[in-house]
Amino acid sequence: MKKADIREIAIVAGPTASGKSALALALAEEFAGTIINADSQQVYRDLAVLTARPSGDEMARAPHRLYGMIDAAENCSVGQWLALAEREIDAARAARRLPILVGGTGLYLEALLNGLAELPPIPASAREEAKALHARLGGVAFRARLATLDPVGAAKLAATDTQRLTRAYEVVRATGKPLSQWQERQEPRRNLRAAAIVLLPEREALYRACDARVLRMVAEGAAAEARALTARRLPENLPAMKALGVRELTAAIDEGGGREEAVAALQQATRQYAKRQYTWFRRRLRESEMLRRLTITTQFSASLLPEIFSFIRHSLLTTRA
RNA sequence: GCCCAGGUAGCUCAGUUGGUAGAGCAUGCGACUGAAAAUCGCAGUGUCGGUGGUUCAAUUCCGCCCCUGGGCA
Repeated sequence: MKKADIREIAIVAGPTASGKSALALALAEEFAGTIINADSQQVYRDLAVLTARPSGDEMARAPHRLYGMIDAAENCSVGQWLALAEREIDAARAARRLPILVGGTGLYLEALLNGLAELPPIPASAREEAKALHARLGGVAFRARLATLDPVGAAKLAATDTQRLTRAYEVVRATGKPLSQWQERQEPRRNLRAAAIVLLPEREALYRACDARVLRMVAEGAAAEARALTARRLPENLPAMKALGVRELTAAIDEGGGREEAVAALQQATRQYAKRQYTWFRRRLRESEMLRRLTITTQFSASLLPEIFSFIRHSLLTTRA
């Protein structure tokens, strides 16, 4: 593969409230970049306040892609996101702009870097069947049933892990081949080179930032947004319905007077989510020949920019000109 | 003041026919391949309100005291 075929990107990763968006904006302005969202919830149109989507002013400072382009009634997925992200990366390169992937969804960034197993589309009916069967049998019996079709997959999963169990089931049922076999055939990526800035602020500071963010969201109308989404009466299992705050803030209205409790509940859920992201980013996105990584152990602030800019310049050829 | 019900993990509570205790949630750590802001796994913690007594042994039984909630005055 020729050098010219290697696609260079920057990545900004880290838990919620670590300052990813502000950093991405600074990078975009410095390196003529296009910011591409890598967050599973920010893709939904109905969730702006609740996902802390960049404001109109911020979006005007640099091109932003893959924000709020999907209706909450739709179901996005890693695969769909990956296809869109690839297209946006290529479009940015064609426009001679640096693609800057920003987001807190570890799985999405992992899929971008390492690729996703290629498997045929699974019809929605297969998932419905899996869910119905699971509901009828219960976890233990469902897992036993899965073992008759996909022994390897069943052995790896806990009987309580409903989501992965039903996923494994829908894949064998729909394709006749277990998920593990599809995943074996996965080709590693070779045409990507990334410089990743990973924000991992000290825990207490991060949690304080999470709490403050929730308060700010509520002040900016998060409850009204949650209520509007709930009022659409969409199926509960849609991804957008599971965004932090939708349930908590809607319930506050139903129960009346529960505002403070709702805020506390949302703050707690946000901290727990941040912890999961923290674990992911601390362990994943490992240094390699295709990935240069810079870990920052504080919240993002402008004083870090010289170090970060220099890291990007040294890691990516296209920014050296 | 009297009566009743309680005081056990950070919180809500279970339990021990007397042999120093346990769930859920929270917290910490971890996993993660098309729902991932999802879905899971593992782990720790207690002067069992205080004090005296009975007993080989008391968080458990008895007395007194303190505290909380409810009722009666």
